[in-house]
Amino acid sequence: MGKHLSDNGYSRVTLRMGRYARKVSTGPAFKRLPRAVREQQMLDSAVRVFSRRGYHGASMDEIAEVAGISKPMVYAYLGTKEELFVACLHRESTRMMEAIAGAAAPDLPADERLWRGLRAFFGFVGAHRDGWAVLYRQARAEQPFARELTAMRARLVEVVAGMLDHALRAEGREVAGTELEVVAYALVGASESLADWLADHPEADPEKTATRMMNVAWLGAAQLLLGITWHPPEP
Amino acid sequence: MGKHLSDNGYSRVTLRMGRYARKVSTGPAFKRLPRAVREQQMLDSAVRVFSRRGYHGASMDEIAEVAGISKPMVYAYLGTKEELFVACLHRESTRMMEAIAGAAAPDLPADERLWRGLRAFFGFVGAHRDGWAVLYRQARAEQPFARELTAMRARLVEVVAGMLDHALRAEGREVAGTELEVVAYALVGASESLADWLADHPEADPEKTATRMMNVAWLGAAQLLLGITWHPPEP
Amino acid sequence: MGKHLSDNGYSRVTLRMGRYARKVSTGPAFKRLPRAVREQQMLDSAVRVFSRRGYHGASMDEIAEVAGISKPMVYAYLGTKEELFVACLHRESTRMMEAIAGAAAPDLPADERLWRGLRAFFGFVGAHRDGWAVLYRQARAEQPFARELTAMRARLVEVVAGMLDHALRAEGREVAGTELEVVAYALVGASESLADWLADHPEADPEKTATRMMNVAWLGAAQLLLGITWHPPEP
Amino acid sequence: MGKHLSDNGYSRVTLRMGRYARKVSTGPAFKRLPRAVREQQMLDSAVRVFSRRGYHGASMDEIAEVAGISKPMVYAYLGTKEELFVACLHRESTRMMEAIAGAAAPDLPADERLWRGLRAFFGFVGAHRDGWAVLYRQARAEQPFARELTAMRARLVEVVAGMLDHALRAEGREVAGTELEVVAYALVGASESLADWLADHPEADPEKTATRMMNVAWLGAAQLLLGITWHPPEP
DNA sequence: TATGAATGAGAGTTCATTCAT
DNA sequence: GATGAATGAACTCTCATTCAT
Repeated sequence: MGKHLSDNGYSRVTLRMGRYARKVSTGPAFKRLPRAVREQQMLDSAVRVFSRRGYHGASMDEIAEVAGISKPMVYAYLGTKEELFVACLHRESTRMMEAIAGAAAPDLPADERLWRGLRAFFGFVGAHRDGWAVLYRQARAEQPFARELTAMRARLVEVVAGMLDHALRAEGREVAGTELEVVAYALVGASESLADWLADHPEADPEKTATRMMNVAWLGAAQLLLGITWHPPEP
Repeated sequence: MGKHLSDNGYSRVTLRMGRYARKVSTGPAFKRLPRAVREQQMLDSAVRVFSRRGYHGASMDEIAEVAGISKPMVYAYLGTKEELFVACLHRESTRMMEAIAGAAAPDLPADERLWRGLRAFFGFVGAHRDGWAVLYRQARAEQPFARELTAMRARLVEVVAGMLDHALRAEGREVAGTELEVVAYALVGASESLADWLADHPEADPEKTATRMMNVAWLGAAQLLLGITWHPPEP
Repeated sequence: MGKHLSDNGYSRVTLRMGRYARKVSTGPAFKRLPRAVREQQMLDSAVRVFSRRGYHGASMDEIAEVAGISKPMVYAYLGTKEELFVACLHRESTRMMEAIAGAAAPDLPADERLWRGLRAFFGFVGAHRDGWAVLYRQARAEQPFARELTAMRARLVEVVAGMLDHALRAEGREVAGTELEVVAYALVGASESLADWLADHPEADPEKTATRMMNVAWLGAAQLLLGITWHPPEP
Repeated sequence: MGKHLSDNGYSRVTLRMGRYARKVSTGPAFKRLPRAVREQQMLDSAVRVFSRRGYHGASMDEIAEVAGISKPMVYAYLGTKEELFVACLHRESTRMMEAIAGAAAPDLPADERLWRGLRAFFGFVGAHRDGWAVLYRQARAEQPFARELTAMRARLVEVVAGMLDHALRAEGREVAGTELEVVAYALVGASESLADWLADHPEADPEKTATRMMNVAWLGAAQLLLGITWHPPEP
């Protein structure tokens, strides 16, 4: 039962009998930390627990315990379970978007940008498999977080569509916004799927995965650039 | 709380007196139905409720109520909530696979097959938006169903990879199995994403969505057929 | 799950899915049996299931299944679960009392009678370990059956007390009824305990257990016959 | 159904409106008590309820209500129903063993020790009829507790066997361990039976019951001391 | 600031028991 | 006579959330 003792350096031991733990703060340094630090501790724990157990499987009890803090503090600092989850989502997605944006500088040629973006993306997912699991897999399934998630995905789609558009214009071509978006949406979806797969395979290499996705994406996109399209056969 | 009165013709209502409920079977025709029929009713309700509320949000109580029977019958016939969900998954995924397989006859040319397969797929999703939500969105998020889901996705990937392989060989070319699979995986992922999007947009046209996906897929694949690949730049 | 298929020759197979079994009657001979026979089948099954699972652990479902009969029949023939249990109790205790009474003929000398009675008792327990478990262990714990049990024990006590009294009178001595009864009660209690032990040790030899009990009982009783008693020391 | 209102001074009442209940904390003093205190309250209630209704008949709801707290606290502090029962068993049996051990000092002559031990035993049972009912009658019937119970009984048997052995050696005699143990087992069984009887007869006098048991035990044992044994007749 | 103590509400699951065929 | 279908009623257990100290 003592399965989730804090393994992150925060100090708090749990002697079990019944369900409520007999909690004992240990170690010399159990300081009153400034709020900001505590909040990060909590988010760290929350992300870890959410990704280990899923949104529903996670209990506020465990999150607090892993954070080395009492439950009321969690509520005081970060609010409801739902709010807490949103906070996690927020932090992680911001980090991810920053990683991608930082890598894919807007002044590079389109394929270079796409490649760097993908590499950053899969690199991030690979390095934060936990975060990704929270970010996407959970959020996708639970209505309350759909909005947050949709927003984030929209940003990605926009970035990708922008890239394509840029490349097309460079070629002197132009494609309807909707069409572009759908293609972008599909590419983002494909990336998500591969990211899922990456998160599930700890031994997999992010770089290689990025290369694979690049093949699919770029080659697919290239067609578009060449103005080739497919039409359904007449019935 | 009288939120989920049965809206499917099955008759069982919940009368409320103050805070409390009392279930009453109503209507003249409350026949004892044979097991097979009841099971389908239950699965229908379960699919609906699961997709409306999500796996965790769904309660066995509501499922039973919507099905127009008492909870114990659900347990008697279909077992645990988890088992029930798996049963839904099973039925829906079987139906879907059958729809696809029925459409994409193996003796057609590759692009024709792919197109028909996609059309069937999006057609199915569009027609069973409920089922799709159960099938994928929920299952992806909950560990216990991952296996079932993975298996199904694997079947899809296999089909797609087979298609590509077939087309390649017709062109006298050959590609390593792994590579094919990753491409297939990405395409399946892209389709899933568009399906998600379709499920969320009741007004969207399945046929058009299929066309879009076909563009991405076939054109991307076409490159592969031509032997064009992309490689990461030397650092 | 198919753990308790009937292993007593009655023919009924159970295909599981969900909780309700899909029951199928098999074999050529699934006759409509006369009531008396059916009742014995049921009691057999009930005794077995009760002793395997305990009164509460036993379910009417399982009892019916083991009996190879549908639940409503059990209710029709033997009534409520409680009544069914009492019926078991009754049958088993009657059998046991008959075994004992048959062995300990009243015209034998006291020690001979006691010995034969004990031998019969432990023999019976050893041969019907199931029955004993139902009879005593369960019944002792559940209030509703206390009366039945008490009655039966009373009969035993009476028999034993009678024996002692007879022996005493033969020696020209006499002891107050109450005293006799308490001694008898204690001896019965000791026997029950050893019976419990015997029921739990399948390899144990009833005859030897009887001998041991005889030693305790008869030697203890012998003192009584000699008029020796113990008194608490003056404070 | 308002059958189990708290009758021990703890304050928590169940108000009924029609068929339904609403729990309300009453009284002016509804303090937050320290864990240790609450735990004892809970154990008190649990012992009482278990002995009144039996293990299965007892509901966690009632136990909580009688203890004057909410159900979750019971789970928080003492765990599952099963664990709770074991905790009761533990506390009561420890108390009892202490009572006995405290009375029967090892340096007394054997008969004196036996007498004091029995007096303490029946005294305890008489004073804690509730506890005894929990301790033995329930535990005997339910498999999960058999081990705990067996362990405790084994301790008793050991004590008694030790006593006998001691006395025998003082007489310069020696008896095989197994034989001693069986005799001890039987004596313990006899005591348990009388204890059962005592628990069922509120008016009965523990001291007198102890005397009676002493008669049976000591006199029976005395034979052993004299080297007299009984053998089955040759067939 | 920080926490132990406390709880309302509800979910899944099981069972004895009975109709209706 | 026999059974599949059906259900009311509990019961255990968990969890997010909040006082009171």
